[in-house]
Amino acid sequence: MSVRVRFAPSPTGYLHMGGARTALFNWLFARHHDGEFLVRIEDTDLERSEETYTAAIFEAHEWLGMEPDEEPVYQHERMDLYRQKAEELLESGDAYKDYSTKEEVEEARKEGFARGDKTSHTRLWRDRDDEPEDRDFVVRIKAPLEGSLTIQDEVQGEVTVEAEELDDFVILRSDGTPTYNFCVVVDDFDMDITHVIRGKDHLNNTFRQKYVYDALDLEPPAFGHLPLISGLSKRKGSKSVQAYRDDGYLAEAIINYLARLGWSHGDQEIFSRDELIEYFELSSVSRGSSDFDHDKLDWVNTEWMKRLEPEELAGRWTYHLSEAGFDVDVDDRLVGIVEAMRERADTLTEMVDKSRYFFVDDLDRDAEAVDEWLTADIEALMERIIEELEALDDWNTDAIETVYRDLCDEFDVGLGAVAQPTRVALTGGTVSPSLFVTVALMGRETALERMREALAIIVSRD
RNA sequence: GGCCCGUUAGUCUAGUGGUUAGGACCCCGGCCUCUCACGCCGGUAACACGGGUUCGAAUCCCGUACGGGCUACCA
Repeated sequence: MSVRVRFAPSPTGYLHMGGARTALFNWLFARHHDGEFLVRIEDTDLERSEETYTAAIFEAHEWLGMEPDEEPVYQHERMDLYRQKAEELLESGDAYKDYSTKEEVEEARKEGFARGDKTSHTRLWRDRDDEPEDRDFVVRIKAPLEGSLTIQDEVQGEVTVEAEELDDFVILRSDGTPTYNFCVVVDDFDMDITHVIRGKDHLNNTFRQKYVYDALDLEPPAFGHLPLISGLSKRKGSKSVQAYRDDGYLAEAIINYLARLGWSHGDQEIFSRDELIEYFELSSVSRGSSDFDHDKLDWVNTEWMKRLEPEELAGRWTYHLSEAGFDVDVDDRLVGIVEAMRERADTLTEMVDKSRYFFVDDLDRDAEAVDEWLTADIEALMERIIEELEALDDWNTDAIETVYRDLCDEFDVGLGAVAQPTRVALTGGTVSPSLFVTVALMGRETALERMREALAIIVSRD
């Protein structure tokens, strides 16, 4: 049978980095094995589930390039199936109705713990068969009282738990809706899932689910529990995938970084999508949890900015430029700016910030920079530069460089003497790509206009 | 509290009984140089601790500590 995996988020929030990584590992596993990757929306908790989150989860998948191979499955549409399965369990005696009130359960639990019992003593109605009509009931699984369970986890290895540690958990709430540990089993089987790859926070649940498989007389799939990403706070990674996109991270970088968090392939750091698919193995997933490191993500992002075709990168950049109020099309100039700026920024948004002087109509110059570089002693030189630049037939980097080099010779000064004044003139500051590239990309009209402005400032300071 | 899982530098990791413990991010030097970057060269920094097993343990076993997860009519 071919490999079928699923990612099963509950739509109670946006897709964050932890969820995205779980989805990614499932997706990679499926692609690696030529199998199918499915998505199941776990929305049995009607109170907390929202459609906007469902939409956001799909949008995140699309952006990351991990779209499901089949139509998503929604648990809220399958309530009848769960009730039917629960009914089967009731009939076979593997589950029973519990008419206790929450208070009674709580009380029994407290007493049990006080006695030092291992399970939480929710077995009040396990051996009763009366059915009081004036009370609601939940349906509980009739878990084995003794013995032990062992699972062979594809990532964690062999894990064993004693039966006395597990209680009779609820599979159907008093309002008739099914609980997680129950529908997961029903759905995974119904969807022909062969490998359940999920966060390690579900490792213990696996044993409860094993009981359901046994009770339903179903063959369980293989399991692989991924180490959790620790230290995910609002500023460290629990931000939504879309927030990262808007902050200027490339999908390639997110995928690459996430893949390397808890998984490795020798010493390789940068992976293309195809390489990830080719190399991904559950056996090389680490078992310990890991910390999200924004510095490393930034580095990976820059690496990918340098690897994409400049035209492609420029295309993606226009979104962020537009967000900043600069509506531009992809043309030779924009591609040139991208080529000059991409190795100087960690993200696309940072690249916008550092490139503003290429797009603004009115340039603000840094007062200190003006003070230091637009000084009287370079007045004559600036005049000559403007003259020569005006006379240029072809406005290109080489020609501009020649103008500067020749003039430096003529005035017997180093390039440093004119580079910074020119930068202040054109960019308002002292930092930019190569001088000649910057002048060229600025465009003849804007460059000359700003040079004249700078000259005026110099003259006014005499 | 009980149970489960984990633990190589600040961080991500390689390592599967014998290595000067490797790579990457970060940080610090230097080179390149018109600024900033990129790039290149170099540097600081790790096997949690204690017992075993073994001729020999980062690697195997036990314990301790620390970290995480589960212990819901959440998923």
